[in-house]
Amino acid sequence: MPSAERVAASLRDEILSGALPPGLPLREAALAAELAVSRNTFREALRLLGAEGLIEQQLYKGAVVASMSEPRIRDLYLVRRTLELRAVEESGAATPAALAAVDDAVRHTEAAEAAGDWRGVGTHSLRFHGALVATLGSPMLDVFFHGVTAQQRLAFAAVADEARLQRSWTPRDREICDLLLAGFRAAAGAALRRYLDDSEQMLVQLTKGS
Amino acid sequence: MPSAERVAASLRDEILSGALPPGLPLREAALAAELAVSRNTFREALRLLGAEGLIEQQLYKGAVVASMSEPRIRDLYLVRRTLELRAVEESGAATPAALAAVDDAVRHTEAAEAAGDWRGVGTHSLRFHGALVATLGSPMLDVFFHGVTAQQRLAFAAVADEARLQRSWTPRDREICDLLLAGFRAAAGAALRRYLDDSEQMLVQLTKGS
DNA sequence: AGAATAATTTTGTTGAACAAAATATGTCAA
DNA sequence: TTGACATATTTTGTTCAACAAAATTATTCT
Repeated sequence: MPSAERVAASLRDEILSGALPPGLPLREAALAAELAVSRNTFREALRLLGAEGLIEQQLYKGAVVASMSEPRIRDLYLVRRTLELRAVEESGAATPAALAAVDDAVRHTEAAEAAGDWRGVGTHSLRFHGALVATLGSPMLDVFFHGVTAQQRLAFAAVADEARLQRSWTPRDREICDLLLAGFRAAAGAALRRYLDDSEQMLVQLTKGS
Repeated sequence: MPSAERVAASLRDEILSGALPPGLPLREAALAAELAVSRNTFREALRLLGAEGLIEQQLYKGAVVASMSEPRIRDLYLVRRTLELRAVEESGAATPAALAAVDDAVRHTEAAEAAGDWRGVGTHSLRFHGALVATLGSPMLDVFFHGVTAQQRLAFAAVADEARLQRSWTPRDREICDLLLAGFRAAAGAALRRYLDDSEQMLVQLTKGS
């Protein structure tokens, strides 16, 4: 595996886990030394993260961890509505394997919640929504949505009380999943739309506060 | 403007114009010298193009101009259907400015066709479809769709007889646009779906041949 | 305190270098 | 001749040291 991708993966983990908070400058010399790579390969990694939208780069000012403003959060949910609702509408054409993956993700979410693993709840819940999009069967949309979920996690990480953020969403994931698997596409879509509206509102509120 | 981005833009132009055909290896030393930059900054540019999907990179084998296989073309149209049809459905909420941009793009397409500028027809037609997606009002979807149109142009460029490819699509763009502006969303959506189906079939056929 | 000026840091970029993998070339035996 | 093997040669992956240019910080002077 190329060093640049390895470094990018490492930085991505630290950004999404909240270890590198939004706005933090990523100093090339220091971080390259810390990750034991040259400044040049580190810069290649920065290009990758920049293309993913996880960092913001300015000429002669370097890179900082991207911060999720309110318009960006709203954009995020606009994208999610566009892709996830379309996926629910078209779920009649989904393969059984793709639908099984959707159910599997919800199961993992419930398991994480039962174990009190709030970060796991967020991860697996987003995996559920990713599996939803995956029922469309488009690799391009899958990688795009993967980037969307990354930015969603970035928004989560910027909120202090992550446990509170993730609570009480699991049953709604389950409801959407069950409606979908039962073939009630209109009901599933309506539930999903309400879910996304509520989630957006809560995240905007919490982000304003901090 | 950073050198890496400038180089990436230059390579992007040459790839999308067909000057650098799919499969062509991008040799670092030679091209960096040609563009008068160091190999390191050239590699940064390659990372950018790789993230856009315009080149394919393999460890120790370097980068080659991406080639559009049949599954990739089908994926492209799956994405286009997902975004463009959603845009038409939601066009009731579009701003007047966004709708005006849609009409403007079709006008430019017609002008290019009247002038016999086939490349211009392709460019402006894709701009029309991009304007369609832009009515959703999502910056993220806009940049994503910009990448989609880039790959679409890549597929066009790989076809020998580009003039034949672009002919006779302009009236259908116009039809979709008029139905949309008149508020006949269902009819516009149906026309758009037929358009995308036909375009996909033709492109797959022509790509098989070459 | 505030503005002008001088250090210092940081980024942008280059060029040379070298190991490692891939590719091309040449050699030899069946 | 052909196929397999060993040997160059090329190309990529990566590092390091350097320097100009812009930004940031410190300092001086009023």
